Amino acid sequence: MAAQATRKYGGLSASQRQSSRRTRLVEAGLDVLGARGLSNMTMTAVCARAGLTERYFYESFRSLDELLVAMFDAFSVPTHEAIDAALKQAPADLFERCRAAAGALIDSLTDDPRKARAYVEAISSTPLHERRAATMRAYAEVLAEQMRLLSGLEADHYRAPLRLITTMLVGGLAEAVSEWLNGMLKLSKDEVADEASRLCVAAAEALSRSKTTSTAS
Amino acid sequence: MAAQATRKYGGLSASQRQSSRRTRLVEAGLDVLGARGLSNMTMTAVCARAGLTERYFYESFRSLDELLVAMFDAFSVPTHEAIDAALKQAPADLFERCRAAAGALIDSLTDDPRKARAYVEAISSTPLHERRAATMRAYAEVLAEQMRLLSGLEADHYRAPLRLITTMLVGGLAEAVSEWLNGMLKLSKDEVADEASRLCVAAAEALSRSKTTSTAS
DNA sequence: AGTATCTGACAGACCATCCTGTCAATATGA
DNA sequence: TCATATTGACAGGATGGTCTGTCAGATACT
Repeated sequence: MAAQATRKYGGLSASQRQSSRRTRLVEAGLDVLGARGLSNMTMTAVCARAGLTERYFYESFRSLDELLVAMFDAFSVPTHEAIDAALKQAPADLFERCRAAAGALIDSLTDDPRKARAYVEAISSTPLHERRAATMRAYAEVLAEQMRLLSGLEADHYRAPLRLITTMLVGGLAEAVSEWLNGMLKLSKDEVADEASRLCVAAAEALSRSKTTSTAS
Repeated sequence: MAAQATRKYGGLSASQRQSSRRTRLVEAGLDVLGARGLSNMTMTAVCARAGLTERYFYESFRSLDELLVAMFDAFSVPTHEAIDAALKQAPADLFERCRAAAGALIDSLTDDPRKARAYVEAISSTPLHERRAATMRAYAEVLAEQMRLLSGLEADHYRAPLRLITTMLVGGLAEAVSEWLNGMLKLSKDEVADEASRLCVAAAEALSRSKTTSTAS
């Protein structure tokens, strides 16, 4: 009956309109999440904020969870790209590279206040929690690679410990940023990046030390 | 009309019965959370599992969130005590003390499979998230104190960086344990505690080093 | 034994949300 | 101008969970 032939509307093609609606929903989701918290982020509220009917919600997403994932990607992908870009420019020094990456991460997270709030709140959602875990794993892998390259930790023997340590460092940074965003840490953006990077260097040194000194266990 | 005079029932006093029901609800909550996940952990399900009517739910809790907090405390308090006890026995060496504390933490978390599942799932709840943040802060403070005592970091000047670092370490351990419980880290319990403790020592060393070498801001 | 209390089972009101369907108003292309 | 897409508004059923009230049966005190 309906929606067979697609024609232009408002100067936009059907797919452009649909993707525009999708974007509006994601943006509205960020607004609502930032303003009213996760538990009040209902479909109705998001649609109202977006100026769209629930009907169009289902055009782009099948559930709130799907929207949440899309929202997460909407700022995690640019963040990931910013980190990649920062790493490409940074010199071949572990501290500098960590600092560049951490700085890019924090900058990317704080340039839009909604992101900060979303980042803190978002952990409270099961689907997001998985998504978050996956990206953390990816970041941990990146860090591990930097450490391997710049601290001579290539030995297979250290893969598992290295993975644990980088998991701790990345997870620790996430926690620290969260606390910092909550105003619990009286440090500047740069100081956070500095200290965190110093810890990464110390970790790499400790790992390479345990490589030479201990043959035990 | 009813429930003015309290008398014994089943050999138990009124307050004993009530607290027993409360305990049953907390236990049932852990069961349901572990078996069916947070989103399926509804009042009805918990009450059914506990063999109690919803009516008795409101006797002990005003909302699911209150139950969640109680559940969290039900295993976070013993964990905290286990860590305290382990610290009391451990020698005055930073590595040993970290290892004792981390070991106690992991042991306490893994002795009951439900706790593990709850620990992983529970992060996805807003009230729990706050509770969790508070206990993490407490652990971070404990770790900071150990570092101050055993690595000579008393200077006020290092309070903020130290706090950041310990936040990272504690948050990192939490993340790592979470990953480990998910089977993503191929390490033994002891290896996790060992590596994490080594990282703590490295962090303390790095901090005390930056104390002597850098006067820059 | 008799009375009062306590308990568990159940029913159902209440509420918020999800989700679908209808419809008039509007924009487009022919 | 006319036919047809497209849109937003709205209505309302379906669902799932929350709370509260009633009641018969079980338990304890006298």
